[in-house]
Amino acid sequence: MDVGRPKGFDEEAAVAAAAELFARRSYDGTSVDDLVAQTGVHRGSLYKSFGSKRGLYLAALRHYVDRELGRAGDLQFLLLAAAERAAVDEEVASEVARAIELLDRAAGSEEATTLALGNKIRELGGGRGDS
Amino acid sequence: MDVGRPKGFDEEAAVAAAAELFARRSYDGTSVDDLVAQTGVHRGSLYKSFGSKRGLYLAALRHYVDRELGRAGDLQFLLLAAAERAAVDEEVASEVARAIELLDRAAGSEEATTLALGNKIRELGGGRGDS
DNA sequence: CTTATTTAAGAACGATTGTTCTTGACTGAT
DNA sequence: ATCAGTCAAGAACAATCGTTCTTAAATAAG
Repeated sequence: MDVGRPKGFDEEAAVAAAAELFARRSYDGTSVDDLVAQTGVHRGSLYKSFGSKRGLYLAALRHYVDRELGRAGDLQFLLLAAAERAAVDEEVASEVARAIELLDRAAGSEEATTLALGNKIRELGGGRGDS
Repeated sequence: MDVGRPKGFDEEAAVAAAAELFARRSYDGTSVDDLVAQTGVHRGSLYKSFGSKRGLYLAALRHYVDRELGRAGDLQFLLLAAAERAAVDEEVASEVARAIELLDRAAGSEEATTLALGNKIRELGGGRGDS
């Protein structure tokens, strides 16, 4: 096996780079051109691997929930996914639900998670520096 | 005074209609075509009155904060503005801050507001019905 | 070497984006 | 009736959107 030209990029690294972009700039705010630039992966290769922009977004969201949700207090991606996409994309909504369950479990109480989410929103109104 | 052809639409009604749309579909998710369709106001008239899509968005956000924030538990617009736009638009961030101050004052405690915001995010992962 | 198969590069696609321009309709004042 | 000023209707704008197509490069097997 292993026929054909070998892949010239690390799929997981590309997903991680995409996640960073989606978390900072939202789904609609991130263009495929942006994703190509940030990941360094060719457009066609991204489409071969992930099928669509939405496919890459879902991969990035899952990567984030699985790997980076515990770390630090960075809830930005989760917040954005919930507010921007959950209402119009069932799969996103279910990832959001899964993330919240994970946070509840990690925090011990549901109220701790709820407060953390609310505080994150509160922060977003605070000390600003444009992008 | 009052020279020229009279305006054929109610500016505040247009802002309210725009707010409804922005709250449901986000900023980037709402096109100017959508706004024209929903408000019934001509493109050129919207640009004359509000200058840009962003101008109409800010007017809609302010309308929402001033007039509809108290009502019911509808925090959708606020959440979306915070998560999607506050990080990239200073004026949006300051409106978000103002809204949160209003909520704090109305609720009596900061914690009540924070919990409400967190709970709204939590809801978004829950019972879904696509758009 | 050929053949089969997979990936990469880049141009190109139609569609939609936000915005503006052109033309004409309507009004109050001279 | 003419003028000046505001608004409306719709076409049109360049730019960007997400996606796909064409062609070449790279590998494994026969």
